[in-house]
Amino acid sequence: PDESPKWRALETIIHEEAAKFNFEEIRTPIMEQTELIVRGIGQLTDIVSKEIFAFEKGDSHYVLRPELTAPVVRAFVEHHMEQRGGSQKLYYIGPMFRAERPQKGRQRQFHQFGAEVIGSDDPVADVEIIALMIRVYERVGISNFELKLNSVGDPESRDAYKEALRDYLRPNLDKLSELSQQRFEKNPMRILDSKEEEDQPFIENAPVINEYLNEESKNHFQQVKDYLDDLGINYTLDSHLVRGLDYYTRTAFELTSPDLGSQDALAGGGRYDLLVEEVGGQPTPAVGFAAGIERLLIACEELDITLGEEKSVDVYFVTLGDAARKWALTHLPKVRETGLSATMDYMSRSMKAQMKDANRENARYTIIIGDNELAEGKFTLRNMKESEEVSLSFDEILAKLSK
RNA sequence: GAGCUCGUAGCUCAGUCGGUUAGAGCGCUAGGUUGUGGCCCUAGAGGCCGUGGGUUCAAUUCCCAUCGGGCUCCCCA
Repeated sequence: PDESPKWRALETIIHEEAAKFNFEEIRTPIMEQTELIVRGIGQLTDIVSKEIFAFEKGDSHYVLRPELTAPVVRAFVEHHMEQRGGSQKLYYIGPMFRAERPQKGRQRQFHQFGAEVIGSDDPVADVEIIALMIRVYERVGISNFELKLNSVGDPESRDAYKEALRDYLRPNLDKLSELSQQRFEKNPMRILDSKEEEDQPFIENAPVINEYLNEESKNHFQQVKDYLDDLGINYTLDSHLVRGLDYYTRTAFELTSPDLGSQDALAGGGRYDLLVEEVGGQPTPAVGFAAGIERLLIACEELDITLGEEKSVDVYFVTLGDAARKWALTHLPKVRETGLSATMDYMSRSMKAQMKDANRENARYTIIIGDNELAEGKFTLRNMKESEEVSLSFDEILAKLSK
């Protein structure tokens, strides 16, 4: 209960901003069939074998969803959502599951919000996705982030680049870290974000993918950058920002925060023009982002940003004796009907204890009810902040409260 | 999958070089005030010392395993 107000406040911001961008919320099952996840990322056996919660029932294999892009795409294909017309603008908030060793902001069950545009290859879609993502952080009050931007091109550009990268690294292959040597054949682009000391000099002078983009990808990237400039969104070009999976194309971006330590990514995303077809649909371009909610909240704490409001109740009925308790119980609804919140003691405690409880619950008013008040039909209304009391009939109290 | 580190009251944390009733502050409950919160005073409740096993006359303390947290690597869809 102490944590949920800030979660709700954040969720409200996400819903409101998504609505302003005219995105629709999509809710998908917590479970997915293993095949869906493996199809997209099966190439990376590490992920499938050690980082997914999997279980089976009879012959069926299921996983707890580790992310939501593939499930959203699955829903798009399964429900023929292209038939709804136009491009689909979808967003989500919810729990995800990864069977990893936890670190700060990286629990086994964690929460993400994100958005996907399916059915458009227009750079406008890329930029709107980035704008929506950033807008949420701005609303929250987080501004000390860095937007890193790159293009990973299309498969054709990427193959050409990988070849060039291998050619460049090959003469010094034995000087690279063991890890990077393993990546050389399989996934040479991952060498670019290696953290190993001995790799750094080679990474620094490595060819950049930009020069290997074909005309189409280059134009697309240029338009994304131009539009971001037009919107006044700052970004840092990072030619080492790469994606591990083949269905990613063109735009890749990441939002990082200096307040998070080694797990410094707040959010990330990019274009995945090849995934819809991979999952079994017609070739359909798409772009999206996903953001970690826990990490956003950690950043808030670092920045002393308070989300959500302190708990409070409008009216606390303080009762003395059984008759007063019965009266309070039957008059609570009349206060609530006016739209105010109202409560009373459930423990038959002393007046002092009830006043203390009212104080703790942050009550705006207390109404004090005892035998004298019931006999006279006048009750004590106490303003808890001003410490002022007036004696009024219940109707007069209702009139005063609803002002 | 690898290395390091931590786990004692609701919270933050002392402590035990293995030994008899395990402590503090905050919070909570009650009283001081026979019908008035916040401040103050007094008293009280609250602990399988994360869990399981081992060593020992004796384990919260030492050892092993396990679960959970934190840091780093792998990974980061």
